[in-house]
Amino acid sequence: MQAQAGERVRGQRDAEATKEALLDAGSELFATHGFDGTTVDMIARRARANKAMISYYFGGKERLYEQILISTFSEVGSRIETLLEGSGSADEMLRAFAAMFGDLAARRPHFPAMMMREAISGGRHLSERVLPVFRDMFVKVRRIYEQGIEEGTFRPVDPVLTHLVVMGSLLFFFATEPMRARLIADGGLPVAQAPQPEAFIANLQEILVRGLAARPSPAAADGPAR
Amino acid sequence: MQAQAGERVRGQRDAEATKEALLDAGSELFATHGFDGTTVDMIARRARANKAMISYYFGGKERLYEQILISTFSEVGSRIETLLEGSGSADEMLRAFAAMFGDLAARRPHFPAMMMREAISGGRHLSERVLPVFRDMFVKVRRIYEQGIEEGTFRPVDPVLTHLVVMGSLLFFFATEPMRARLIADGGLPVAQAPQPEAFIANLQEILVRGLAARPSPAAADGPAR
DNA sequence: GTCTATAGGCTGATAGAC
DNA sequence: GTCTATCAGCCTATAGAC
Repeated sequence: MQAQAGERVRGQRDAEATKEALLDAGSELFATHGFDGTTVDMIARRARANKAMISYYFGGKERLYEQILISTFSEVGSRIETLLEGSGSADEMLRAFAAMFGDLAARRPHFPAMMMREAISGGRHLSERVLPVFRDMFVKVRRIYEQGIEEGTFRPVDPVLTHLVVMGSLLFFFATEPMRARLIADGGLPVAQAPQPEAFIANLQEILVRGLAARPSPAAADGPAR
Repeated sequence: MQAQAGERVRGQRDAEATKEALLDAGSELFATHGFDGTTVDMIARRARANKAMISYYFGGKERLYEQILISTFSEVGSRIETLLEGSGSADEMLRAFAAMFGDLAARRPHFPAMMMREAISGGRHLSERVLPVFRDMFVKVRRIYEQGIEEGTFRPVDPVLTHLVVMGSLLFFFATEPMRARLIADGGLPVAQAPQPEAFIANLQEILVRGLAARPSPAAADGPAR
Protein backbone atom coordinates (compact mmCIF):
# COMPACT_ATOMS: atom_id res chain seq x y z
CA MET A 1 0.00 0.00 0.00
CA GLN A 2 2.99 2.23 -0.56
CA ALA A 3 2.77 5.46 -2.50
CA GLN A 4 2.48 4.78 -6.21
CA ALA A 5 4.86 7.58 -7.10
CA GLY A 6 7.74 5.95 -8.97
CA GLU A 7 10.47 6.71 -6.47
CA ARG A 8 13.54 4.85 -7.65
CA VAL A 9 16.30 3.38 -5.61
CA ARG A 10 19.51 5.08 -6.60
CA GLY A 11 23.19 4.46 -6.20
CA GLN A 12 22.87 1.03 -7.79
CA ARG A 13 21.97 0.00 -11.28
CA ASP A 14 18.39 -1.22 -11.47
CA ALA A 15 16.74 -3.60 -13.86
CA GLU A 16 15.67 -0.91 -16.26
CA ALA A 17 19.21 0.38 -16.60
CA THR A 18 20.54 -3.08 -17.33
CA LYS A 19 17.93 -3.70 -20.01
CA GLU A 20 18.71 -0.33 -21.54
CA ALA A 21 22.43 -1.04 -21.54
CA LEU A 22 21.89 -4.37 -23.27
CA LEU A 23 19.67 -2.77 -25.89
CA ASP A 24 22.24 -0.05 -26.57
CA ALA A 25 25.16 -2.44 -26.73
CA GLY A 26 23.19 -4.80 -28.95
CA SER A 27 22.22 -2.01 -31.34
CA GLU A 28 25.78 -0.99 -31.91
CA LEU A 29 27.18 -4.50 -32.22
CA PHE A 30 24.43 -5.92 -34.42
CA ALA A 31 24.71 -2.92 -36.72
CA THR A 32 28.47 -3.26 -37.04
CA HIS A 33 28.95 -7.03 -37.07
CA GLY A 34 25.54 -8.36 -38.03
CA PHE A 35 23.46 -10.88 -36.12
CA ASP A 36 25.75 -13.85 -36.65
CA GLY A 37 28.90 -11.82 -36.16
CA THR A 38 27.80 -10.70 -32.72
CA THR A 39 28.05 -13.02 -29.71
CA VAL A 40 26.12 -12.65 -26.48
CA ASP A 41 29.47 -12.38 -24.78
CA MET A 42 30.34 -9.27 -26.77
CA ILE A 43 27.01 -7.68 -25.94
CA ALA A 44 27.28 -8.43 -22.23
CA ARG A 45 30.83 -7.15 -22.02
CA ARG A 46 30.00 -3.89 -23.75
CA ALA A 47 26.91 -3.39 -21.61
CA ARG A 48 28.93 -4.23 -18.50
CA ALA A 49 26.31 -6.81 -17.68
CA ASN A 50 26.36 -10.54 -17.30
CA LYS A 51 25.49 -12.52 -20.38
CA ALA A 52 22.90 -14.52 -18.44
CA MET A 53 20.90 -11.27 -18.29
CA ILE A 54 20.19 -11.48 -21.99
CA SER A 55 18.19 -14.63 -21.54
CA TYR A 56 16.72 -13.37 -18.31
CA TYR A 57 15.34 -10.12 -19.73
CA PHE A 58 14.76 -10.86 -23.37
CA GLY A 59 14.57 -14.62 -23.71
CA GLY A 60 17.72 -15.03 -25.76
CA LYS A 61 19.89 -13.39 -28.37
CA GLU A 62 17.35 -13.67 -31.17
CA ARG A 63 14.61 -12.00 -29.18
CA LEU A 64 16.92 -9.20 -28.07
CA TYR A 65 17.67 -8.54 -31.72
CA GLU A 66 14.00 -8.50 -32.62
CA GLN A 67 13.27 -6.11 -29.76
CA ILE A 68 15.91 -3.72 -31.10
CA LEU A 69 14.46 -3.91 -34.60
CA ILE A 70 10.94 -3.21 -33.39
CA SER A 71 11.95 -0.29 -31.24
CA THR A 72 14.04 1.29 -33.99
CA PHE A 73 11.57 0.80 -36.82
CA SER A 74 8.67 2.02 -34.73
CA GLU A 75 10.37 5.32 -34.07
CA VAL A 76 11.20 5.73 -37.72
CA GLY A 77 7.62 4.96 -38.66
CA SER A 78 6.10 7.48 -36.28
CA ARG A 79 8.56 10.19 -37.36
CA ILE A 80 7.58 9.70 -40.97
CA GLU A 81 3.93 9.68 -40.07
CA THR A 82 4.26 13.02 -38.29
CA LEU A 83 6.17 14.46 -41.20
CA LEU A 84 3.63 13.43 -43.79
CA GLU A 85 0.72 14.90 -41.86
CA GLY A 86 2.00 18.36 -42.62
CA SER A 87 1.02 19.55 -46.05
CA GLY A 88 3.07 21.22 -48.71
CA SER A 89 4.23 20.71 -52.26
CA ALA A 90 5.87 17.43 -53.14
CA ASP A 91 9.20 19.26 -53.46
CA GLU A 92 8.98 20.48 -49.93
CA MET A 93 7.90 17.13 -48.56
CA LEU A 94 10.69 15.32 -50.35
CA ARG A 95 13.26 17.78 -49.02
CA ALA A 96 11.75 17.46 -45.56
CA PHE A 97 11.87 13.69 -45.76
CA ALA A 98 15.55 13.67 -46.63
CA ALA A 99 16.31 16.15 -43.85
CA MET A 100 14.30 14.11 -41.36
CA PHE A 101 16.20 11.01 -42.35
CA GLY A 102 19.43 12.82 -41.60
CA ASP A 103 18.19 13.81 -38.14
CA LEU A 104 17.01 10.29 -37.51
CA ALA A 105 20.36 8.83 -38.49
CA ALA A 106 22.04 11.18 -36.03
CA ARG A 107 19.69 10.16 -33.22
CA ARG A 108 19.70 6.47 -34.12
CA PRO A 109 23.15 5.97 -35.62
CA HIS A 110 22.72 2.24 -36.00
CA PHE A 111 19.38 2.24 -37.76
CA PRO A 112 20.69 2.55 -41.34
CA ALA A 113 23.14 -0.33 -41.04
CA MET A 114 20.59 -2.56 -39.35
CA MET A 115 17.98 -1.83 -41.96
CA MET A 116 20.47 -2.40 -44.74
CA ARG A 117 21.57 -5.71 -43.27
CA GLU A 118 17.99 -6.84 -42.92
CA ALA A 119 17.28 -5.89 -46.50
CA ILE A 120 20.35 -7.71 -47.85
CA SER A 121 19.47 -10.80 -45.85
CA GLY A 122 16.04 -10.92 -47.45
CA GLY A 123 14.28 -9.53 -44.38
CA ARG A 124 14.68 -12.80 -42.53
CA HIS A 125 14.20 -11.18 -39.13
CA LEU A 126 11.34 -8.95 -40.19
CA SER A 127 8.75 -10.70 -38.08
CA GLU A 128 5.03 -10.07 -38.15
CA ARG A 129 5.46 -7.28 -35.67
CA VAL A 130 8.15 -5.48 -37.61
CA LEU A 131 6.95 -5.94 -41.17
CA PRO A 132 3.82 -3.74 -40.92
CA VAL A 133 5.92 -0.80 -39.75
CA PHE A 134 8.26 -1.38 -42.62
CA ARG A 135 5.47 -1.61 -45.17
CA ASP A 136 3.69 1.49 -43.88
CA MET A 137 6.89 3.46 -44.19
CA PHE A 138 7.18 2.50 -47.84
CA VAL A 139 3.56 3.27 -48.62
CA LYS A 140 3.68 6.67 -46.98
CA VAL A 141 6.85 7.87 -48.62
CA ARG A 142 5.62 6.64 -51.96
CA ARG A 143 2.69 9.01 -51.58
CA ILE A 144 5.09 11.94 -51.88
CA TYR A 145 6.04 10.98 -55.42
CA GLU A 146 2.45 10.17 -56.36
CA GLN A 147 1.33 13.53 -55.06
CA GLY A 148 4.12 15.31 -56.92
CA ILE A 149 3.04 13.71 -60.17
CA GLU A 150 -0.63 14.47 -59.55
CA GLU A 151 0.00 18.11 -58.77
CA GLY A 152 2.36 18.48 -61.71
CA THR A 153 5.47 19.20 -59.68
CA PHE A 154 7.18 16.00 -60.76
CA ARG A 155 7.56 14.27 -64.09
CA PRO A 156 5.50 11.08 -64.42
CA VAL A 157 8.23 8.89 -62.96
CA ASP A 158 7.63 5.47 -61.45
CA PRO A 159 7.13 6.10 -57.71
CA VAL A 160 8.55 2.74 -56.67
CA LEU A 161 11.72 3.08 -58.73
CA THR A 162 12.18 6.60 -57.46
CA HIS A 163 11.66 5.54 -53.88
CA LEU A 164 14.46 3.01 -54.31
CA VAL A 165 16.85 5.73 -55.47
CA VAL A 166 16.02 7.89 -52.45
CA MET A 167 16.18 5.15 -49.84
CA GLY A 168 19.25 3.57 -51.39
CA SER A 169 21.16 6.85 -51.33
CA LEU A 170 20.22 7.70 -47.77
CA LEU A 171 20.73 4.28 -46.24
CA PHE A 172 23.98 3.75 -48.08
CA PHE A 173 25.47 7.04 -47.00
CA PHE A 174 24.76 6.55 -43.32
CA ALA A 175 25.43 2.82 -43.21
CA THR A 176 28.87 3.27 -44.74
CA GLU A 177 30.01 6.28 -42.73
CA PRO A 178 32.22 4.16 -40.44
CA MET A 179 33.99 2.62 -43.41
CA ARG A 180 34.78 6.00 -44.96
CA ALA A 181 36.00 7.32 -41.63
CA ARG A 182 38.33 4.35 -41.31
CA LEU A 183 39.64 4.42 -44.87
CA ILE A 184 40.20 8.15 -44.91
CA ALA A 185 42.00 8.04 -41.57
CA ASP A 186 44.27 5.30 -42.90
CA GLY A 187 44.93 7.21 -46.11
CA GLY A 188 43.14 4.47 -48.06
CA LEU A 189 41.00 6.98 -49.94
CA PRO A 190 42.24 10.09 -51.75
CA VAL A 191 39.86 12.44 -49.96
CA ALA A 192 40.87 15.15 -47.53
CA GLN A 193 38.10 14.58 -45.01
CA ALA A 194 34.96 12.52 -44.65
CA PRO A 195 31.86 13.96 -46.31
CA GLN A 196 29.51 15.67 -43.86
CA PRO A 197 25.94 14.37 -43.50
CA GLU A 198 24.42 17.83 -43.93
CA ALA A 199 26.28 18.37 -47.17
CA PHE A 200 25.26 14.96 -48.44
CA ILE A 201 21.60 15.60 -47.67
CA ALA A 202 21.71 19.00 -49.36
CA ASN A 203 23.34 17.53 -52.46
CA LEU A 204 20.80 14.71 -52.62
CA GLN A 205 17.88 17.12 -52.21
CA GLU A 206 19.09 19.22 -55.12
CA ILE A 207 19.65 16.23 -57.39
CA LEU A 208 16.24 14.78 -56.59
CA VAL A 209 14.18 17.94 -56.86
CA ARG A 210 15.86 18.95 -60.11
CA GLY A 211 15.91 15.42 -61.42
CA LEU A 212 12.22 14.85 -60.79
CA ALA A 213 10.99 18.31 -61.76
CA ALA A 214 8.31 18.45 -64.42
CA ARG A 215 9.67 21.79 -65.49
CA PRO A 216 13.40 22.30 -66.08
CA SER A 217 14.17 24.22 -62.93
CA PRO A 218 12.52 27.02 -61.00
CA ALA A 219 15.15 29.51 -62.08
CA ALA A 220 14.94 28.73 -65.78
CA ALA A 221 11.28 27.84 -66.10
CA ASP A 222 10.07 28.65 -69.58
CA GLY A 223 6.56 27.44 -68.95
CA PRO A 224 3.55 29.71 -69.47
CA ALA A 225 3.17 32.58 -67.06
CA ARG A 226 0.54 31.96 -64.46
CA MET B 1 25.36 -52.13 -63.85
CA GLN B 2 28.28 -50.64 -65.66
CA ALA B 3 29.97 -47.30 -65.70
CA GLN B 4 28.94 -45.25 -68.70
CA ALA B 5 31.74 -44.30 -70.99
CA GLY B 6 32.51 -40.60 -71.04
CA GLU B 7 30.99 -39.96 -67.67
CA ARG B 8 33.07 -39.35 -64.63
CA VAL B 9 32.46 -41.49 -61.62
CA ARG B 10 30.96 -39.40 -58.86
CA GLY B 11 33.72 -38.07 -56.63
CA GLN B 12 36.19 -37.87 -59.44
CA ARG B 13 35.33 -34.69 -61.25
CA ASP B 14 38.49 -32.74 -61.84
CA ALA B 15 40.09 -30.30 -59.51
CA GLU B 16 39.21 -27.21 -61.52
CA ALA B 17 35.51 -28.06 -61.48
CA THR B 18 35.53 -28.55 -57.74
CA LYS B 19 37.27 -25.25 -57.11
CA GLU B 20 34.83 -23.50 -59.39
CA ALA B 21 31.85 -25.09 -57.66
CA LEU B 22 33.14 -23.99 -54.27
CA LEU B 23 33.70 -20.44 -55.49
CA ASP B 24 30.20 -20.27 -56.96
CA ALA B 25 28.53 -21.74 -53.91
CA GLY B 26 30.54 -19.45 -51.64
CA SER B 27 29.62 -16.36 -53.65
CA GLU B 28 25.93 -17.02 -53.33
CA LEU B 29 25.99 -17.99 -49.67
CA PHE B 30 28.33 -15.24 -48.49
CA ALA B 31 26.25 -12.66 -50.33
CA THR B 32 23.00 -13.90 -48.83
CA HIS B 33 24.05 -14.83 -45.30
CA GLY B 34 27.27 -12.91 -44.77
CA PHE B 35 30.62 -14.34 -43.76
CA ASP B 36 29.63 -15.35 -40.24
CA GLY B 37 26.22 -16.60 -41.31
CA THR B 38 27.74 -19.05 -43.76
CA THR B 39 29.29 -22.32 -42.62
CA VAL B 40 31.76 -24.40 -44.60
CA ASP B 41 29.21 -27.17 -44.40
CA MET B 42 26.64 -25.07 -46.27
CA ILE B 43 29.19 -24.24 -48.94
CA ALA B 44 30.34 -27.83 -49.40
CA ARG B 45 26.79 -29.13 -49.55
CA ARG B 46 25.73 -26.60 -52.19
CA ALA B 47 28.86 -27.22 -54.23
CA ARG B 48 28.33 -30.97 -53.89
CA ALA B 49 31.87 -31.19 -52.62
CA ASN B 50 33.39 -32.31 -49.38
CA LYS B 51 34.04 -29.59 -46.86
CA ALA B 52 37.63 -30.71 -46.45
CA MET B 53 38.16 -29.45 -50.01
CA ILE B 54 37.78 -25.87 -48.82
CA SER B 55 40.90 -26.13 -46.73
CA TYR B 56 42.61 -28.24 -49.35
CA TYR B 57 42.12 -25.77 -52.21
CA PHE B 58 41.87 -22.40 -50.53
CA GLY B 59 43.41 -22.81 -47.10
CA GLY B 60 40.24 -22.27 -45.12
CA LYS B 61 36.94 -20.43 -45.11
CA GLU B 62 38.45 -16.99 -44.66
CA ARG B 63 40.77 -17.37 -47.62
CA LEU B 64 37.99 -18.70 -49.82
CA TYR B 65 36.04 -15.57 -48.99
CA GLU B 66 38.97 -13.34 -49.81
CA GLN B 67 39.49 -15.14 -53.09
CA ILE B 68 35.87 -14.49 -54.04
CA LEU B 69 36.21 -10.81 -53.14
CA ILE B 70 39.37 -10.38 -55.18
CA SER B 71 37.97 -12.15 -58.22
CA THR B 72 34.74 -10.17 -58.14
CA PHE B 73 36.27 -6.76 -57.50
CA SER B 74 38.93 -7.28 -60.12
CA GLU B 75 36.36 -7.89 -62.81
CA VAL B 76 34.41 -4.85 -61.75
CA GLY B 77 37.56 -2.77 -61.81
CA SER B 78 38.59 -3.83 -65.29
CA ARG B 79 35.10 -3.28 -66.64
CA ILE B 80 35.06 0.25 -65.33
CA GLU B 81 38.53 0.85 -66.68
CA THR B 82 37.45 -0.23 -70.15
CA LEU B 83 34.36 1.91 -69.97
CA LEU B 84 36.21 5.04 -68.96
CA GLU B 85 38.73 4.72 -71.75
CA GLY B 86 36.04 5.57 -74.23
CA SER B 87 35.46 9.28 -74.50
CA GLY B 88 32.24 11.22 -74.57
CA SER B 89 30.39 13.87 -72.66
CA ALA B 90 29.96 13.38 -68.92
CA ASP B 91 26.25 12.73 -69.50
CA GLU B 92 27.03 9.88 -71.79
CA MET B 93 29.66 8.40 -69.53
CA LEU B 94 27.42 8.59 -66.50
CA ARG B 95 24.61 6.86 -68.38
CA ALA B 96 27.07 4.28 -69.64
CA PHE B 97 28.38 3.68 -66.15
CA ALA B 98 24.91 3.03 -64.76
CA ALA B 99 24.11 0.71 -67.67
CA MET B 100 27.37 -1.14 -67.22
CA PHE B 101 26.64 -1.59 -63.56
CA GLY B 102 23.32 -3.16 -64.48
CA ASP B 103 25.04 -5.60 -66.84
CA LEU B 104 27.62 -6.39 -64.23
CA ALA B 105 24.98 -7.10 -61.60
CA ALA B 106 23.31 -9.49 -64.03
CA ARG B 107 26.58 -11.30 -64.70
CA ARG B 108 27.75 -11.23 -61.10
CA PRO B 109 24.50 -11.29 -59.15
CA HIS B 110 26.23 -11.52 -55.79
CA PHE B 111 28.63 -8.65 -56.22
CA PRO B 112 26.32 -5.87 -54.96
CA ALA B 113 25.38 -7.65 -51.73
CA MET B 114 28.96 -8.62 -51.03
CA MET B 115 30.21 -5.11 -51.60
CA MET B 116 27.44 -3.70 -49.48
CA ARG B 117 28.21 -6.10 -46.66
CA GLU B 118 31.87 -5.23 -46.80
CA ALA B 119 31.09 -1.54 -46.70
CA ILE B 120 28.73 -1.86 -43.74
CA SER B 121 31.28 -3.93 -41.87
CA GLY B 122 33.86 -1.19 -42.25
CA GLY B 123 35.74 -2.99 -45.01
CA ARG B 124 37.18 -5.48 -42.56
CA HIS B 125 37.97 -8.04 -45.25
CA LEU B 126 39.26 -5.54 -47.76
CA SER B 127 42.82 -6.78 -47.66
CA GLU B 128 45.78 -5.12 -49.29
CA ARG B 129 45.05 -6.96 -52.49
CA VAL B 130 41.41 -5.89 -52.66
CA LEU B 131 41.62 -2.33 -51.43
CA PRO B 132 43.57 -0.89 -54.40
CA VAL B 133 40.92 -2.17 -56.80
CA PHE B 134 38.27 -0.62 -54.66
CA ARG B 135 40.06 2.73 -54.47
CA ASP B 136 40.78 2.84 -58.19
CA MET B 137 37.14 2.27 -58.92
CA PHE B 138 36.21 5.26 -56.80
CA VAL B 139 38.85 7.50 -58.31
CA LYS B 140 37.88 6.64 -61.86
CA VAL B 141 34.17 7.11 -61.48
CA ARG B 142 34.75 10.37 -59.66
CA ARG B 143 36.50 11.60 -62.79
CA ILE B 144 33.17 11.51 -64.61
CA TYR B 145 31.67 14.14 -62.35
CA GLU B 146 34.82 16.24 -62.37
CA GLN B 147 34.89 16.14 -66.15
CA GLY B 148 31.21 17.07 -66.33
CA ILE B 149 31.81 20.11 -64.17
CA GLU B 150 34.89 21.14 -66.15
CA GLU B 151 33.15 20.87 -69.49
CA GLY B 152 30.07 22.68 -68.19
CA THR B 153 27.68 19.76 -68.56
CA PHE B 154 27.13 19.46 -64.81
CA ARG B 155 26.50 21.97 -62.09
CA PRO B 156 29.44 22.47 -59.72
CA VAL B 157 28.36 19.66 -57.41
CA ASP B 158 30.66 17.89 -54.99
CA PRO B 159 31.95 14.84 -56.90
CA VAL B 160 32.33 12.70 -53.80
CA LEU B 161 28.83 13.39 -52.50
CA THR B 162 27.43 12.75 -55.95
CA HIS B 163 29.36 9.52 -56.28
CA LEU B 164 27.77 8.31 -53.05
CA VAL B 165 24.29 8.96 -54.41
CA VAL B 166 25.05 6.98 -57.56
CA MET B 167 26.75 4.04 -55.88
CA GLY B 168 24.23 3.92 -53.07
CA SER B 169 21.31 3.77 -55.48
CA LEU B 170 22.85 1.08 -57.67
CA LEU B 171 24.19 -1.15 -54.92
CA PHE B 172 21.00 -0.86 -52.88
CA PHE B 173 18.75 -1.78 -55.76
CA PHE B 174 20.63 -4.91 -56.70
CA ALA B 175 21.54 -5.99 -53.20
CA THR B 176 17.92 -5.87 -52.08
CA GLU B 177 16.34 -7.54 -55.10
CA PRO B 178 15.93 -10.88 -53.29
CA MET B 179 14.10 -9.21 -50.43
CA ARG B 180 11.64 -7.47 -52.73
CA ALA B 181 11.04 -10.68 -54.63
CA ARG B 182 10.26 -12.45 -51.38
CA LEU B 183 8.04 -9.76 -49.90
CA ILE B 184 6.09 -9.20 -53.08
CA ALA B 185 5.54 -12.92 -53.55
CA ASP B 186 4.24 -13.15 -49.98
CA GLY B 187 1.98 -10.15 -50.45
CA GLY B 188 4.04 -8.23 -47.89
CA LEU B 189 4.36 -5.21 -50.17
CA PRO B 190 1.55 -3.46 -52.03
CA VAL B 191 3.22 -3.69 -55.41
CA ALA B 192 2.00 -5.76 -58.35
CA GLN B 193 5.38 -7.03 -59.44
CA ALA B 194 9.02 -6.55 -58.64
CA PRO B 195 10.69 -3.56 -60.33
CA GLN B 196 12.78 -4.52 -63.34
CA PRO B 197 16.50 -3.71 -63.34
CA GLU B 198 16.36 -2.08 -66.77
CA ALA B 199 13.57 0.23 -65.66
CA PHE B 200 15.42 1.12 -62.49
CA ILE B 201 18.58 1.97 -64.40
CA ALA B 202 16.66 4.10 -66.88
CA ASN B 203 14.90 5.98 -64.10
CA LEU B 204 18.18 6.58 -62.25
CA GLN B 205 19.90 7.80 -65.40
CA GLU B 206 17.16 10.36 -66.00
CA ILE B 207 17.18 11.61 -62.43
CA LEU B 208 20.95 11.94 -62.39
CA VAL B 209 21.43 13.59 -65.76
CA ARG B 210 18.61 16.05 -65.14
CA GLY B 211 19.57 16.53 -61.51
CA LEU B 212 23.18 17.29 -62.30
CA ALA B 213 22.62 19.30 -65.47
CA ALA B 214 24.07 22.77 -65.54
CA ARG B 215 21.25 23.69 -67.87
CA PRO B 216 17.61 22.89 -67.06
CA SER B 217 17.12 19.85 -69.27
CA PRO B 218 17.93 18.82 -72.81
CA ALA B 219 14.28 18.84 -73.84
CA ALA B 220 13.58 22.29 -72.50
CA ALA B 221 16.96 23.83 -73.08
CA ASP B 222 16.60 27.46 -74.00
CA GLY B 223 20.11 27.64 -75.39
CA PRO B 224 21.31 26.40 -78.79
CA ALA B 225 21.68 22.67 -79.18
CA ARG B 226 25.24 21.47 -78.93
C1' DG C 1 41.41 -35.79 -55.09
C1' DT C 2 38.06 -37.18 -52.26
C1' DC C 3 36.04 -38.64 -48.11
C1' DT C 4 35.43 -40.06 -43.05
C1' DA C 5 36.31 -39.36 -38.44
C1' DT C 6 37.59 -36.62 -34.97
C1' DA C 7 39.99 -33.02 -32.47
C1' DG C 8 39.66 -28.65 -30.25
C1' DG C 9 37.51 -24.34 -29.65
C1' DC C 10 33.61 -21.35 -29.28
C1' DT C 11 28.51 -20.52 -28.93
C1' DG C 12 24.03 -19.69 -26.58
C1' DA C 13 21.53 -21.06 -22.78
C1' DT C 14 20.61 -22.13 -17.95
C1' DA C 15 20.74 -24.23 -13.09
C1' DG C 16 21.80 -22.85 -8.83
C1' DA C 17 24.55 -19.96 -5.39
C1' DC C 18 24.29 -15.49 -3.34
C1' DG D 1 18.84 -9.30 -10.00
C1' DT D 2 23.21 -10.74 -10.62
C1' DC D 3 26.86 -13.91 -11.20
C1' DT D 4 29.62 -18.34 -11.72
C1' DA D 5 29.99 -22.78 -13.49
C1' DT D 6 28.77 -25.86 -16.76
C1' DC D 7 26.61 -28.22 -20.63
C1' DA D 8 25.26 -29.73 -25.18
C1' DG D 9 25.67 -28.44 -29.81
C1' DC D 10 27.91 -26.58 -33.62
C1' DC D 11 31.90 -24.65 -35.77
C1' DT D 12 36.45 -24.98 -38.59
C1' DA D 13 40.28 -27.48 -39.64
C1' DT D 14 42.93 -31.63 -40.47
C1' DA D 15 45.02 -36.39 -40.14
C1' DG D 16 44.72 -40.45 -42.41
C1' DA D 17 42.14 -44.08 -45.25
C1' DC D 18 41.15 -45.02 -49.95
